[in-house]
Amino acid sequence: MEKQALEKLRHALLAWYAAENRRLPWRQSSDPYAIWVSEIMLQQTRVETVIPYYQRFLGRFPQIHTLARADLETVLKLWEGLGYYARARNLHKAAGIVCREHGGRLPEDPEQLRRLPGIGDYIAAALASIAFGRPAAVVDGNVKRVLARLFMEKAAVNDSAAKQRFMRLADEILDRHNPGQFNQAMMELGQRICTPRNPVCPVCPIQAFCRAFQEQSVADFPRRLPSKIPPLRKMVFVLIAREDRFLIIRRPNQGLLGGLWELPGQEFQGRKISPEKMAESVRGLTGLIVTTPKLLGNVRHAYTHFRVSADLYCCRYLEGRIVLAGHTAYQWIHPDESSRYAFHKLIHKMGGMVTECGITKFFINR
DNA sequence: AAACCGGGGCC
DNA sequence: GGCCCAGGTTT
Repeated sequence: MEKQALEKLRHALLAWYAAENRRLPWRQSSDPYAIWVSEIMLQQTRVETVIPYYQRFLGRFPQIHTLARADLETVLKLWEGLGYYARARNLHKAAGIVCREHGGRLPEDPEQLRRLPGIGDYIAAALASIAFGRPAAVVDGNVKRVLARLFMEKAAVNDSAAKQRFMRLADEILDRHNPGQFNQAMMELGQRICTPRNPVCPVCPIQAFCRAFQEQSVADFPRRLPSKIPPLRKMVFVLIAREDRFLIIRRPNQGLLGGLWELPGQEFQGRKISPEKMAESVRGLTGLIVTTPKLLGNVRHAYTHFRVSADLYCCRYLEGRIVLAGHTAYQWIHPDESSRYAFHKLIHKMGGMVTECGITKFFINR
């Protein structure tokens, strides 16, 4: 695109943004820490989903020092239900690093930001531009879609080999005098006007510069590589009741759902597990001898790269001492205490089931 | 480069 | 049921 056209495009986009931008909570703050928290939460997560989490989080941890001093358990509880829990673990860890090694202030340089855990190309550029006014172009899902249509870019947006192409395009059109506003304008355009389906081209401020619009081929962009269908995994979980309490265990801090609490459970192959096999499983998972488990029901849940169908059993404790295999902690809790612990979605879905083992409505949703 | 990592809303 | 979302880390 020619220089003059680029200048007009930038001006039109910034004017639209100045007039139409959403007054989002994190835009009311110029505190780099607050902007950082919002950017981490907004990874792969919609604005509407983030808002209540953001407000609770900033209310509880108003400054980077309060976050750095907090227990990981408290941080995870505030993240419960938001997903991608490594974001919370990395944010907590990075807050500690910033407080210990940078005097509590985030570095302003994108390459230094990039070294902190949980900060990649996108968040480094977002913080450098929005919080510090540095000329770094952000490339997220919205920006890639806008660029693909604007330039009729044939590279697929979900092809990691094409990332550099989109970064170069984003850098080329960036308004280097107002990078923070320009980056946010690109993202908000993608979110509200240049949407994946049914884009609202008639009200687009940069319609005149959009090649796909001129060629009447907006629907053909962005291009995507085909994705695979995630496999289905079968799992069993068990509610072990002991008087008016039941057993929960904590996952290790690394990997899937790291640091979250759940009921004992495991994947299984084949069609179904017999109650006798299930009792053996319980012993392997917990070290406990229990009554013959009864099937309570089934829940399903989809993760990014697989789906789960989970049967929930219930039984009562008979004897034995807890011996965990892989998990890092356990608690016998009363249903009233369930809101103190961060559980993952599959466990929340089971919480509504009524048990026949002495505990009814074992799980109290928030 | 590909796999892994959540959850929700939309069509 | 597939697609998409203010992506980053690990292998």
